[in-house]
Amino acid sequence: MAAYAQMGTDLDTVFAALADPTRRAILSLLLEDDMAVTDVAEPFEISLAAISKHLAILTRAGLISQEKRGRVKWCKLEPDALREASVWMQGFGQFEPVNLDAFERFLANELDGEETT
Amino acid sequence: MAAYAQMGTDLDTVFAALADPTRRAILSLLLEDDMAVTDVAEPFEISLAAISKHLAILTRAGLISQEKRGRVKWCKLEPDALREASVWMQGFGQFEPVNLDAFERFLANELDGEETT
DNA sequence: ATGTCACTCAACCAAATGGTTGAATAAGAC
DNA sequence: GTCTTATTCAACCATTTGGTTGAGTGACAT
Repeated sequence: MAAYAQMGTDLDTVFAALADPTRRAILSLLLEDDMAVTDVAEPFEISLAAISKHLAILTRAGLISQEKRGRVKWCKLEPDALREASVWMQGFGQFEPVNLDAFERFLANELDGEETT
Repeated sequence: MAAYAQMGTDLDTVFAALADPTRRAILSLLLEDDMAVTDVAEPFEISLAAISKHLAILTRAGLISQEKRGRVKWCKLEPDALREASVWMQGFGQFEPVNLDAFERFLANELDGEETT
């Protein structure tokens, strides 16, 4: 009987953005360095337009920012946007503080950026 | 030119599950106690069938488990499933270790479970 | 000025999502 | 056995999502 009026918070957009493997891979790329849209797109098999859409979604979620310098648009990781979501998640568990090692293993696994030849 | 063959990892399902406000609210409910499906559904305005679907999604994501005892199916939070995702996220930032206070404020905000009268 | 490079827009498509209702199943209660 | 409670299933619907292609725009190169 309670209201539970659920407005769409930032968490909606952030988690939705993170739910796509391509977008997570993009974030991983940007973890290394800022990149132009074309360069972000290069490792993927999908069209540039599709990547452009993914980047728009990441931007709307605040996970990256895009700045146009000349004719190239630079994409930059904005890790602050994750803080809110991270805080939310940590409330559900007694997770070990950081465990960067596990994260490294994870990236190696998910990125899977080896040449297949 | 690299492959970037992206298999759907657990992260896909976990983040997708977390992207819905109803499902996050369900998790918050279960944070307090294990509950039967009907009781989970009670605070929401949507149909029981809809809640049942949400619970199935949360189960597939491993975020909760469901055990049928008699004719009622008990739902139990499984916070371990969040660990993987939490680790992934923390790799993207220098987030403060836990900050439970911020989380409390968050819950208060998102749950919004007050009677509106 | 003409071309080319970097990127987005628009229209379209198939599949997935979140919801509905009504019937089906399964277990207790009487 | 019959009724009711707990939950899911099935069919359906509207909207969103992730992708495509082809045309459009804006900035640099020659």
